[in-house]
Amino acid sequence: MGMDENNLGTCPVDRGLMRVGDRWSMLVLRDIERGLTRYEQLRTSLGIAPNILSRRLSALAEAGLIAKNRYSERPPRDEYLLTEAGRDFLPILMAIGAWGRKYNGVGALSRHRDAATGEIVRPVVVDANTGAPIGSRPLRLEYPD
Amino acid sequence: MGMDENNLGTCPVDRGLMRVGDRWSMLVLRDIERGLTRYEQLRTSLGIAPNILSRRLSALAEAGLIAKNRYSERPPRDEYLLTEAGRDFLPILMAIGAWGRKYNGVGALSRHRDAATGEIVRPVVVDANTGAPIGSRPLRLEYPD
DNA sequence: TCGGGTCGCTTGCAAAATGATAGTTACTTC
DNA sequence: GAAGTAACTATCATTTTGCAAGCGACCCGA
Repeated sequence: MGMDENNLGTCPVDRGLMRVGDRWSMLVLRDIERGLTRYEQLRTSLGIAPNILSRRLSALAEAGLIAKNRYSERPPRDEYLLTEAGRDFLPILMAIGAWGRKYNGVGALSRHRDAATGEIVRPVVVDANTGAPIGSRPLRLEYPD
Repeated sequence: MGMDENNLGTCPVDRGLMRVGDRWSMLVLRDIERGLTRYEQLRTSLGIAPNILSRRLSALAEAGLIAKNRYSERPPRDEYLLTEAGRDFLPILMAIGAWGRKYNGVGALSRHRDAATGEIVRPVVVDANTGAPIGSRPLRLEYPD
C-alpha cells in the first residue's frame, strides 16, 4: 500500500488517513470544536505559520471536513465550521486524547466532563454490535473478493 | 500550542499525536497487527522507502509503541512487536478505519469480523461511563487549575 | 482625513522531512 | 564461489514545513 487519490487501496485506515493523516489537521479540528473558528484564533492558539494554516484549512475543506463561511461582508470576516464528516471525526480525537493521557500524560491535562452526569468522560472504542471494547475479543481480518 | 518534548501543552490529543501523529507510523502499527512484523514485510507491504521505514521504526520504538526483537542470531533476523501502548492504539486505528469507510469508502474494502459471532465489527467511540457514543451527549471542556 | 490597528491572508526564502536509488553486511543455499 | 535474502545505511533530489515580511480591506480615534 501507500496509495494516492487515483490508486486507492482496500484498507479503510489508509482511506481515513488520506483525508486527515497529519498532526496539524487534527489539531485544527480539535480547536474548531473548542469554538476557535476564525483564522486568527486558530493561528494564535496553534502557534502555526500562516501559510501552513492556510494550506491545512484548504486541504480540510477540500476533504470535506470543514466549510468556510463568510459571516460578514464588511468588514470581510470568515469562520471555519465542521461539516458532518468533521464532527464525525471528533470522537476519534477523543480516543487519541484518552491514549495520550494514558501514555504521555505527565502533568495536568484538560479533560471533558459529561454535562449531565458531571463525570469525567472516558472514551473507549467498542464494537457497536457487542458493546465489547475493541481488543477484548478475537477478530478476523477479511479482504474483499 | 504546537509543543515539543520540553514544552508540553495541556491537551491530551496533542500528547497522543506527539507520539504517533503521522501516516506511516499508523500504517506500520496496522501492518504489525496484521502479522507483518519483519522489516522486509513492512517495506513491501507499505511501499515505503527503506530509510523512511527505518526512521519510523526507530521513532515508534523510542515512543514505546513497538519493540525490536532479535529472534535469530544466525542468520540475524529481527521482528517488531507491539508493546502494550502499541496494542492500546489499535482501537483508534479501527475507529479511523470506520470513519474512512464511511467518508472515503468507494470500492471494496477490507473489514474485521468478530470471530465468535461472525458479525462485521462496527467500531464506535463511546463514553465508558454511560456507554453513549461520544457526540450524543453535551460535554464540557475543563482546563487544569 | 490621516495614522494606527486588526483580520485574513500571500509571497519569498531557508530548513527540515521525505523519498528514490544504490550500496553494505551478514548470512544461507546451490 | 556465485547467487540470493534480510535488514539495513548512505547519498542526493524533491517535497513539505516553517519563519518572516508584506498586503488589501476594513475600522476606529483624533
